[in-house]
Order: sequence, then C-alpha cells, then structure tokens
Amino acid sequence: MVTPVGTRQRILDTALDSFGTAGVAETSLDALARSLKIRKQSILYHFNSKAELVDAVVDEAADRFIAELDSVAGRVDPADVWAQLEGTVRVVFRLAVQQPALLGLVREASRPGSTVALRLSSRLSNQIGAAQHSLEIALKEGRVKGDNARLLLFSLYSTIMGVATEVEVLRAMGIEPSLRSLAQRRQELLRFLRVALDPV
Amino acid sequence: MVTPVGTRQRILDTALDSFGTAGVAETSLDALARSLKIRKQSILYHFNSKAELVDAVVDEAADRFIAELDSVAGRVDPADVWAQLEGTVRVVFRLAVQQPALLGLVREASRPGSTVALRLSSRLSNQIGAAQHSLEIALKEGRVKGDNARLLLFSLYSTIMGVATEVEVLRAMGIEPSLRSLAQRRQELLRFLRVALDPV
DNA sequence: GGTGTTCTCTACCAATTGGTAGACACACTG
DNA sequence: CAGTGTGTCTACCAATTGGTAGAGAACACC
Repeated sequence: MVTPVGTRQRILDTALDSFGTAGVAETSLDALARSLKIRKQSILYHFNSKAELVDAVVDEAADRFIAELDSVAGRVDPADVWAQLEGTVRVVFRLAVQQPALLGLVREASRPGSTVALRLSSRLSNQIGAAQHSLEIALKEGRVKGDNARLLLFSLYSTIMGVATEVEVLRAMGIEPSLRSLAQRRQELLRFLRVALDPV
Repeated sequence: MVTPVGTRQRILDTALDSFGTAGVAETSLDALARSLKIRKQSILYHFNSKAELVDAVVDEAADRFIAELDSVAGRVDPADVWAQLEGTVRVVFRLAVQQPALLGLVREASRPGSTVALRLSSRLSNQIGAAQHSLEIALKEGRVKGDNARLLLFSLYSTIMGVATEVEVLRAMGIEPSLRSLAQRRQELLRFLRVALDPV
C-alpha cells in the first residue's frame, strides 16, 4: 500500500530543501516548479503567494525540529542537564546528516529582520523556555558552571549549531566534511562542552 | 584637509553594508544605486558586473578583517593562547558593534557552495593556519585542554562568531540586543571559553 | 447523465533584474 | 585650442520575477 504523496506536500519538501540550502531569495517559484515537474501556477494554487509558501515551509520545519527536541526531552531525565545536552547534540548532528536543509533554514532565520526568524522563534519559545529553566536550576544547585543561564544557553546554542552547520568554515580549515569527520566533530564538541560545564 | 571619498569607495562601503545585512541576492544594483544617489550604470562603470562587485566587496572586507586579527597577533605574546583568544574576542565584538555588516558578510559566506566562501577562506588561510599552529603547541604543552587543535579551533570559532552575531536568536530568547547586553555577553563568553580551555 | 469541487494547466502581465550602447560633461595635456 | 581620458548620465534590452485570469481535466455525488 503505497501512500501517494500529495502535490502540496511535495512542494513543501522541495521548497524546504531549496530554501534551506540555496536560500529563500535565491529560490524562484519557476525553478521550484521546474524541479517538481509541474507549473508554477500549481504552486500558487496551493499557496497563494511565495510569502505564504515560505511561512508554511518554516512552520513545517519548526514542527519537525520541535518534535526532535521533544523526543530528547521525553527520553531523558529533565534534571540531568548533561544528558539533555548530549541528546540534543545527537539530534542536531543526525539532522545535519539526514536533513541539512532543516538546519539551513534555521540558520537562514538568523539574518536580522528576517520574517523566518520571528516565525521560528515564536514556535520554539516553549523549548527555549524549558531549556533555560532546567539550566537555571542546575546552575543554582551547582551542577553546572556559569553565571547567567540565558547567556550560557546562548553560548551552547552557538557552539552546537555552528559546529554542526558551518561546513564552509570547516572546509576553509582544511577538513573535508564527511560522515566520519562529522562523528569526530561531534565527539570533540561533546568533550568541549563537558569541560565547559562540568564543575568537577 | 578633507579627503574626498571617491565614488568607487562609496559603492564598496554601501555595498558591504547591504550585502552584509540584507544579503547579496537581496541587494539589487538599482537599489544600491538609489541609496547612493547615482545611476546603476555608474556602478557598472567601476565594476563590470555584480559578481565583480561582490568579489571586490569581499576582498575589502577580508582585508579589514585580517588587519584586525593581525593587530591582535602583533600586540600579544604568540605563546599566550588565552591572551590571543581574549584579544580576538574583543576585536570581534568591537566589529559586531561598529561594523556589523562585516561580520554579516562572513556569515553570508558560510552558506554552502557560496562564492563568497571560497574567496574569504583563501584570504584568511594564513590566520587560520597560525591560530591552529599556536593551539597545537599549547595542546602539546598541556596549557590548554583538548585533543584535536583543528576541531577545537572550529568549536571556538563557532562559539565566538555565534555569540557575537546571532542577534535574532538572542531576541528569540528574550534578550533585546543593546550595548550593555553585548558587553555582558562578551563577559559570559570569555568565562565560558576560559573554563572550557583552562587545564587548572 | 448532469453538476459541483478540486486541481493543473495555458496564456498573459507589470515590475524588476543584470547588462549594453552611446551621448555628454569635465579635467588635463600637447 | 584641439584632443584624450575619465566618469556619469539617458535610453534601451532580454530575461526573470511573483502573480492573475480563466480554460479544461478528473473525480465524486446525486
């Protein structure tokens, strides 16, 4: 029983791919339609405008991302910050391999004033809040080194996201991205974070 | 004695601003000319094509960035990795305030397959090499914690660059970017990095 | 068989894109 | 003064952009 993938979903998938790798501005509806082997007008039937398509793509990407993050939160003891962090790193790196466009879209959002940014951040506010909260408690109980939970979380985010997605910088440093190097990167990242947080 | 700024330089400056904040694809020659109060054809007189303009802008940005980095390297004991790192962080954060577009362009480069990326990285290869080298020595002598100098440098880059430039993420976390919050961010970043590196 | 809904298509459209050709103004130099 | 670059302009251009209007196919339901 093969489930036929509807046109709408195919558009969303291909658009996420293109938006996340090439960029939103660099992706024209014509080019998108071409790679889907349909007409542009069919895209505009399902999504009234490009802006609407972008919103839909971002929403879906956010949903997937949230689901991944929540699956970590569900599996691991909420009080165990280190386990949370390790699980999150694992998820992010898996996404970097399996769905790089998803992380690419998150990066696209970081451009100042981007519409993507607002939409993504409002969707992720719960996850951000939860992470911040458990980090605060861990700080208070001395299970983690640091002063400011928010800023610490921000540093952690920057480090993880950067190491997982800054492929071009890596290349500039003479490391050709590959599965093996990615695993190694993750390992070194986890070591780095452990040292930075562990109060022992 | 006022040095009159030539049209060519004015174009470069304005283009860097726009490329670094809005993005290259989002910046049309017409819009650029409009904000310079000249005609697009004058831009195309000084730079034969948009691609050529982009290259020139990237080259100049790289020059400035390199000059800043080198000024740190010149002031500080090359063997003192921590002083090097602190100086670099200081420079990056100053640039984040004074010339955000410059860092924005560096971020623009990180998009996979970007032409900006190749051009920037080849310009910065000396600085990368030097940083990697002194990190290797520090690792060997046990003055810094870690296994792999390259990957450690990559983690450091991701953290610093992210904390300095990911303004939208910061906003998503409920921190309105301001001069004061930037200084605080830098302080927390330096603490974070110190703990992550210091073998004591 | 008729009728409405859902979907994809062809045929356009105005605006914007990067880019060309050439006229005109200006300064400097013989 | 003639002539020669240098720089900015007006006037176009073909291609591409996001988007509209409406025809027609496919399908369900009655």
